[in-house]
Amino acid sequence: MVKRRPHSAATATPLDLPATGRGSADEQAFLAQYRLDAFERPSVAVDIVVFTVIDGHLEVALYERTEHPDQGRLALPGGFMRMDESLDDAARRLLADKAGLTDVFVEQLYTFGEPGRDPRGRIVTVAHVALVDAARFSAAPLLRRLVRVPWSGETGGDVDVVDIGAAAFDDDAFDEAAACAVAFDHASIIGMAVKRLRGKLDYTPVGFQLLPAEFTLRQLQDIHEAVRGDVVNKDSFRRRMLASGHLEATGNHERGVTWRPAELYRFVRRSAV
Amino acid sequence: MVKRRPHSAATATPLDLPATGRGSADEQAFLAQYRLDAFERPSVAVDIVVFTVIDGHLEVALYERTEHPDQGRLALPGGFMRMDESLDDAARRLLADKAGLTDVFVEQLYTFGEPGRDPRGRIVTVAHVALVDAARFSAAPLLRRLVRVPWSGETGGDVDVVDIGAAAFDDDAFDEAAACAVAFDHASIIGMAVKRLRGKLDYTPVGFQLLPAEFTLRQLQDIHEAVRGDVVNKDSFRRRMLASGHLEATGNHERGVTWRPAELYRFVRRSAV
DNA sequence: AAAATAGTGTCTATGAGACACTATAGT
DNA sequence: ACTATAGTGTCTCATAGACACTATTTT
Repeated sequence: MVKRRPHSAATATPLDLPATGRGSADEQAFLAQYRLDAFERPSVAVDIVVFTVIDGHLEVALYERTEHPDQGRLALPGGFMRMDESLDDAARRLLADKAGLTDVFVEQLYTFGEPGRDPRGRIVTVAHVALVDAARFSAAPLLRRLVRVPWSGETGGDVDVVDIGAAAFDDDAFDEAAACAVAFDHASIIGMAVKRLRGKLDYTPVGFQLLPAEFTLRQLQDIHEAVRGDVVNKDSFRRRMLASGHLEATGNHERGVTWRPAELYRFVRRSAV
Repeated sequence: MVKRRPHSAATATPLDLPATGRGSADEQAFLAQYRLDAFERPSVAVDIVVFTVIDGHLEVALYERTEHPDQGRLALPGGFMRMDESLDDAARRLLADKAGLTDVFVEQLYTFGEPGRDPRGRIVTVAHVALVDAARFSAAPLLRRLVRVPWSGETGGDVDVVDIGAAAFDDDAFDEAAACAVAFDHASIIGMAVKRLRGKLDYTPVGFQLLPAEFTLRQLQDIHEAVRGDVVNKDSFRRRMLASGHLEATGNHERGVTWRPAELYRFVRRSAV
C-alpha cells in the first residue's frame, strides 16, 4: 500500500511524431477522404435555465411557445448549436439573443437525450444554468415564473413552475397555485438545475452571482434561503461568509431602510493560497 | 421577506388540451411537415472514463488507436450514439461492447464540444464515468494505465496517463515516468472525471462502486486515499463511514492475511429518513 | 515472543447553533 | 422613546484529528 501526497510537477509529454502520428501526411490523407456524415445524427440544442431570486423566491425565465410542438406551453430559452461555436459560446449567444443578457455566469448543467423527449425528432439538448441579479433579470424580455420545489434538500426530481400574477405574495397562494404547463422535459431540466444550484451553494461562491455588485449580508442570506427553500442560521451564516474570504467590506452602507442600515460588501475571488 | 420550509405536496398539473395543444390534430399536422434536418448538425459521441483502484492507485481503461486520427495514441472507449437509444443506454452499450462490462455504475460527466476537438469534423462527445472493482477491471480487454494528477484537491485540469509496466511499483518511478500520448482532448476529460470523483467521494456513496461486494474498512480507506491522492485520518474515517449508515457488518472476516483479519462489510443503500 | 494491523477509548481543537446583548437607523 | 434590524460576544454541542492502548492473527 502506497501513501502519497499531491503530485508536485507534471512531467512534459514527449512528442516524437512518427510517420503516421498526429499531423503526419498519412493522417492528412486519411482525413481528406473521411466521411463523418455517413452516419445518422441527432440535432444538438442548447437550453438555458436562467435563475434569479426576487423577494426571497427563486424565479426562472421562460417564454410561451407560439409554434408547435407544445404550443402555448412555457419553455426554456434555447436554440440549436451552430457548427462553428463551442457549447458555452452557443449558450452565451442564445442568452444574448433571447434574453438580452451578456456577461452573466453560465455553466453547463447536463445533457438530455431521451429518444422521445422532442416530438420533432431526435434532439439532444445540452442544458446550461445562468445566474443573474434581480434587476437585470427583470429587464429581460422573458416571462418570470416562480419555481416551486416539491422536494427538500438535494433529493432531485421535477419542479413546478407557478404564476401567482400581481397578487401580493402569500405563502398559501404560492403553495396552492396551479402549476403552469411546461413544454418538453423542461420541468425535469429546471429540477436538475435547482438540485445542482443547491449542491454548489455551500461549496462554491455561486450565490454572489445572484446579487448586484454590492450587497448586504442579509441579502446574501436571503439568496441562500431562497435557493435552499429553507431557513439558515443567521449567526453561523455570517461567520461562515466572512471567514470564506470571498467578501470584502466596502465601508458603504445601505440607504433608505427604516432600520439600522447594514454594511455593503463586495464579492472578491479568493486569493490563491 | 418570506421564510419557508420544504414544500409539502406537489400540485397536479391541470391538463386541458386545447385544439392546438399537445397531441392535437393541428400539432400532428405540423410535425408531419417539419424538417429537422434542414439544419447542419454535429455528430454526437459517447466516451466513457472507466476507473478502478488497484494497489492503492487510480487506474483508467484505455485502448491504443489503430486508425487515424491520432493513430497510436491512447483513447477512451466510446463511439457514436444511435438514434434509438438514450445517452445512458449508449454508454452502457459501448461499455459492454468495448470492455465487456455490464451492471456497473455509470454516470454522465460533461459534454465536450469545442469546434476543433476532433480533426474528423464537428463531434460533440457526452463523457461518462464508470466505476468498477479491480477484479472486473482487470478482466476487461482494455489497456490499464495509471492516472497521475498534477493538481491537488478539486483544482481541476488535465491529468497524465502513465505506464510503468510490470516493474515493481515505486513512487519515484511513478513520479518520473513519461506521460503517454493521449488522443484528442481525452486528457482533459479524464481530468474532469477525477475532479468529479473527488468531489462526490465525501458526499455520496460512490466509493463502494470501486470495491467488490464485501470489503474491509481498510480497503475502503485505500479507495478514498487513491482517489484523493492524499492520506486520510484512519480514526475519523472509520467513525464517519460507520456512522453514514451505508455499511453493514457481515460477521465474516478476511482470510489469508498475515495480520489480524479485519471484519468484512457490505454496502447498503441508506434507508429513507 | 515478535510483528503487523484491527479496533476502542479519550482528549482536544474547531465550527455550528443558540442566545443574550449592544448599536443605529427611521418614525 | 419605540421598533426593527445590524452586528458582537459567549456558551454549548457535535465532529474531526491525534494519540494511547488493547485485540488478534501469522511467523
